[in-house]
Amino acid sequence: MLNTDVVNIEKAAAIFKLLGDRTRLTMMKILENNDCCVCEFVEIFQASQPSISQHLRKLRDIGLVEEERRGQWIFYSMNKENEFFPFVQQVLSQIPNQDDKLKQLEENGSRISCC
Amino acid sequence: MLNTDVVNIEKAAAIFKLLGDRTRLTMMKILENNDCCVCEFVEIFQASQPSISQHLRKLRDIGLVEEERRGQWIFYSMNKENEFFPFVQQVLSQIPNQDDKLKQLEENGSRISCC
DNA sequence: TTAGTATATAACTATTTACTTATATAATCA
DNA sequence: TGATTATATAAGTAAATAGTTATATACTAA
Repeated sequence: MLNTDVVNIEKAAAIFKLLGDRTRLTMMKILENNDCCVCEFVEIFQASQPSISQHLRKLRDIGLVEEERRGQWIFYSMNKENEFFPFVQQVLSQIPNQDDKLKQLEENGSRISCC
Repeated sequence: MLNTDVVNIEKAAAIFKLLGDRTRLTMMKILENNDCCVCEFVEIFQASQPSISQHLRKLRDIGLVEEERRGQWIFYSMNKENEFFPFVQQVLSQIPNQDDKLKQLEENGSRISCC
């Protein structure tokens, strides 16, 4: 239980605040294993595009994710260079995998709607 | 990194929401190693008594802490019987110890104000 | 039993948050 | 080029949150 990846408590609280939203927490779990574009999240969460973009913006502002444009789409991925990445990774490892949500998109063909 | 203490994502989000407040996160770190009464937290955080009580209430409602009356005082402690205790413990282990805040009280004599 | 201390809770207020609608930007494709 | 698609962002709104003040409850000690 000894841990060397000790992290500033103020920053930790800010990260937990972001992870304290079910949509964002699920996003982070999906991004653990997949790059995703905005429109996929829109499908997965059945939410509006601005709502999804705003969640992603918060995750990006604090450094947890990064974006990369690929043609028409912008893909989001975990920011593995972030100094808090090991902390976040350890936290997320305790939460069940959410890749089934992405699989469902693939199965009903929604994923190819963009990617 | 394999983890068997996998926890419902909805509940995990609710717990992170509570830990996403600096006061409550620090409280939880202190309670990791110490039982504490309300008046001590009032001193530590230089906050009002109702504000502290309301934070503790939220932590209790979700099952993270429990209370025990000892005479005039009510002591709070980690609820080790809670099904999410291993999860919370693992999460907290990544955050620096906050016992110095309690030590400061002892040093300037404030802790004995009640306990 | 009365006064004092510790705590909880209710009611109110200010701030923050998540979402909506509307619009702007940027890339693609006909 | 103009239309379409993907995304970001701004502005507004409703709900949630954290704090305040006021008051109630419970224990202790004189």
